Amino acid sequence: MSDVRVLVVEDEPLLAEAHKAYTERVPGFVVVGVVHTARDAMAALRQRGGADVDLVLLDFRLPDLHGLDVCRALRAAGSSVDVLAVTSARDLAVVRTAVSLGVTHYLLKPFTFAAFRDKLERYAEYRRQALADGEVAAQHEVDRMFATLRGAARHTLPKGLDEQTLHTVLAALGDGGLSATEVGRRTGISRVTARRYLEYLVSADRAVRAPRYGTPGRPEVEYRPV
Amino acid sequence: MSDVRVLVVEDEPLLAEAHKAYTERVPGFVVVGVVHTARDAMAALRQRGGADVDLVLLDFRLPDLHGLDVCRALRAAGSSVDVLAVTSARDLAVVRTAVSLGVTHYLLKPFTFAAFRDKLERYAEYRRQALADGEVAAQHEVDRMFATLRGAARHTLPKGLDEQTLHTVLAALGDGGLSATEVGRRTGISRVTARRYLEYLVSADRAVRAPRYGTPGRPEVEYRPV
DNA sequence: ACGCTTGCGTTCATTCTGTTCACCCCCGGG
DNA sequence: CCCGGGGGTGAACAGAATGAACGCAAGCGT
Repeated sequence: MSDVRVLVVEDEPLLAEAHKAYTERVPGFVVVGVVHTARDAMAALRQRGGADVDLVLLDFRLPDLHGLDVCRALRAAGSSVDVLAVTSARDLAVVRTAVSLGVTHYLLKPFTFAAFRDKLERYAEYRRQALADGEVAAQHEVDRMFATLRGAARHTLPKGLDEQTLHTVLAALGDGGLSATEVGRRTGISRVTARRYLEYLVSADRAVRAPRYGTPGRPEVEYRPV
Repeated sequence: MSDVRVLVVEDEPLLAEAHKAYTERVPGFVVVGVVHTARDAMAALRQRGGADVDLVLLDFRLPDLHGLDVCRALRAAGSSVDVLAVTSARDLAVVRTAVSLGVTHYLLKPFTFAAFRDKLERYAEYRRQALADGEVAAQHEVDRMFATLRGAARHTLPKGLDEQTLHTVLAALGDGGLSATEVGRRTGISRVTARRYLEYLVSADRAVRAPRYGTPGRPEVEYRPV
């Protein structure tokens, strides 16, 4: 099975490079282009006849057109290229419309590499199932394809850590700037446990630590997401 | 929440009636029209401005146009009406294209009522989450919406579980906030069995789990309905 | 410098979880 | 009537996740 060819569409140059780098960290994916406007995106897809791009990482906030309009134009032109929405737009109306236009998934900015990889790996798996030229025999095969693409996010935690607790800690952490003690107080979890999860987040590159000086006593350690 | 208004598109008159009857057997759904051609379908959707139809049950093999072309036309016209593909087309290429055009799901003919109801109920649940005018706070909320729409087909009561016991457990659970041990004590059922049923409820999205912190030792798990 | 003050980092007992496997009950066939 | 199988249950067990306790580390103030 050949690599998935990805077109990155993102107006902010730094982010565009970041998305490209992220994509290429996922095995089986290769970036075939980076563009910064809706016009360039549609030109790139038309020029190649759509045959050279399998997946578009599409930012929705573009300088010339909204990403949703790009999708609509693609569908109207008969393209069935797959689209992964990558955007900070949190409106449910936008999500609904994106779903109706067939985006494979919808990734909220800012995102962690883990979340990004999850979406890409799902897509790769869906593609493996869908790309065969054959036919499906039964409903459950179709069901499995749909579920692969859209099913709940999965990630494996090290032993001793619990999924639920991790979510609680992440929620309490919010925008960051909290010590383990503070996270513990907010969640009802003990400091020791809170710290355990915060340190895991650091080790998974999903949070960073920074000392908080200025007060007497040993400095506290602040945690901050991503 | 108002009913989901459904337009049935199916060229075979008997099947069209059957789909209508099936739809109306599912609570929360109402059929607002039955048409037999692509032309009539598009006319019905244009005439109502799309505002009166929430979901289209779309057969793909129509006398005048292919269902995929109907989808494309709808998207090109800016409609974001939701589409449930109902077809005997088993080509993976068709499935792929349908996904890219944003069909909510893909139901192979012939189908059982259970399979049909599953797809409709998923859609209703997705709609309940998506229709609020608010915004999503976090990635996992979006994930949950996508998973609701597309997740693995809902299973009936799995083997090893008993309807009677399930009711007992549900009754004992009450408003929730009980651990498996506590449910066991209340019902006279062993913790292991109580847990088996509670976990089933969680997997069927009829209950949620939350850890109970604060005491030393491994935390208990509280179950809470809905 | 030197202690003071405060929180960090770690260890380990504690408690409940998740799973396995033997049992029991019911049914259907020989 | 006895035997065999499959579904549903619970006793026992291995271990997973938490928090109390404690000693030490790291700035601050004098």
